[in-house]
Amino acid sequence: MVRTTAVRADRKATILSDNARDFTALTRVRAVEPRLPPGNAEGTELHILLESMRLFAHHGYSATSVRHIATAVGIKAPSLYEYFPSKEHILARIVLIGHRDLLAAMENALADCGPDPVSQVRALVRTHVLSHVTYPLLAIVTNDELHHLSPDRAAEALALRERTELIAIEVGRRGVEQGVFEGSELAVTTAAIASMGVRAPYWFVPTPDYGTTDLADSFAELAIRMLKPS
Amino acid sequence: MVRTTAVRADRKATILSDNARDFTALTRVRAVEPRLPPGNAEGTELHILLESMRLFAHHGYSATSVRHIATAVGIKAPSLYEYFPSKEHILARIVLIGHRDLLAAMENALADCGPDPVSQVRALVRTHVLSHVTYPLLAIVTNDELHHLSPDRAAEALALRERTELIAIEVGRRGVEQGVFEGSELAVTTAAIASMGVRAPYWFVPTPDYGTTDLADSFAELAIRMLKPS
DNA sequence: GTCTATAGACGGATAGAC
DNA sequence: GTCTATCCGTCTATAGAC
Repeated sequence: MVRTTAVRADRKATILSDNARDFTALTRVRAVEPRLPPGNAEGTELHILLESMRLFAHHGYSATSVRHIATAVGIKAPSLYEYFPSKEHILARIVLIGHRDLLAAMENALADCGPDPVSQVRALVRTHVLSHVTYPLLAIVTNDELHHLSPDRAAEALALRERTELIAIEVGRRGVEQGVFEGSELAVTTAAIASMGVRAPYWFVPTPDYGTTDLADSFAELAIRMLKPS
Repeated sequence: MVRTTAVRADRKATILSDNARDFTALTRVRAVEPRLPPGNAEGTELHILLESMRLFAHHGYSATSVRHIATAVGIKAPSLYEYFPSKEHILARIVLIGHRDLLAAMENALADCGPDPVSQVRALVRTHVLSHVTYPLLAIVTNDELHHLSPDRAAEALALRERTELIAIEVGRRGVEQGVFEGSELAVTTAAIASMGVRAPYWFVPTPDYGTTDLADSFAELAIRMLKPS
């Protein structure tokens, strides 16, 4: 392929849209107010986490520079280093919050629930979906940007993820034991149910007529249909 | 109900095939041989597309440099520009291939199918899942890296995506009309079914006992259960 | 705690030899 | 069609003034 002057113009357009990308760039998710579960930070530190989460969710970790974050917060880049020792530490913190929040929510849901596997699946799926669509930017960063962490820094989050998975697996296993759920496809069905919640932050927009709890109820119902023998 | 984990998959293989990149990096997906649907390119051009797709899938578009791509191909960076005018053009090409392949497969599936909405959903879901797990790296780049394209270059792919979605919506609508599917939650259920296939490339590993067609069959069965009134 | 200035590596892309 | 050499901008992070 031959190089032409059009290539140069092309690059210029790219640079321009990078500098002003909030106006022209595509994003992975609709614009929503960035929120984090309460109790995780406050003041400028919280502000940095919120804007980082928003930028990471929309453009990805690698495409987001510390200058972008600083500008969004309203400070200069070196000031960020008063709060976090590196850009990777910011991501690590967000990813950890996301995994902790989901695990705690799942554990609480199961604790507030009877021993019936059907009720337990309903509670877990509802909680899983609600967690993802209540904090959509957090869910997206937690799932999609984790791999930018060094293995050391990812390890803690991955351990939490494993515990969350175990909760789901154990409930499914007990349902099969009791003859309520189909056993032959349990692993695949569990993965399918998880996928529904994981993808929800990318497309779901709550409306007055159909909010986050409605989606959670619908998905819980779907999960039961998927698990029961037909 | 779980965020599926493909992060730790086969790290040694990833290291070896990743050409001196930071050899501790996590990846989003297990290491698999990069493949594209036939007929899209050949020779060095194909080689560039394959290695770019692999690197974009594992590390993301922004974290992959033209030097990484060139090294993986076995040439120097400036030589890439004989084949593609920019890094973004490489991504655009991959994303377009991904969207074209899925749309063509869905159209063919529907064409080879009777008018019964249940058979049609089975065929469409089977095809959707098969397309995603047959070309997992292509599916991941197509879905997750699209937003790095300028709106102009993304437009063609997004138009194809819309046509693919319309096929699914139309089949669902006809099923509701005929009283076979539940109408009240059709949009949400359709999104949930699509999510199952979209996430599959991240976690599914075919084995001799349970291959890609087995997953496609299982997911098709799940989709029918989800759509039918209970 | 915030700034300006800057180090030093790396980014995409181009020129021009062969 | 592949290379070496290079441009120039951006990157993360640090030094040091206030």
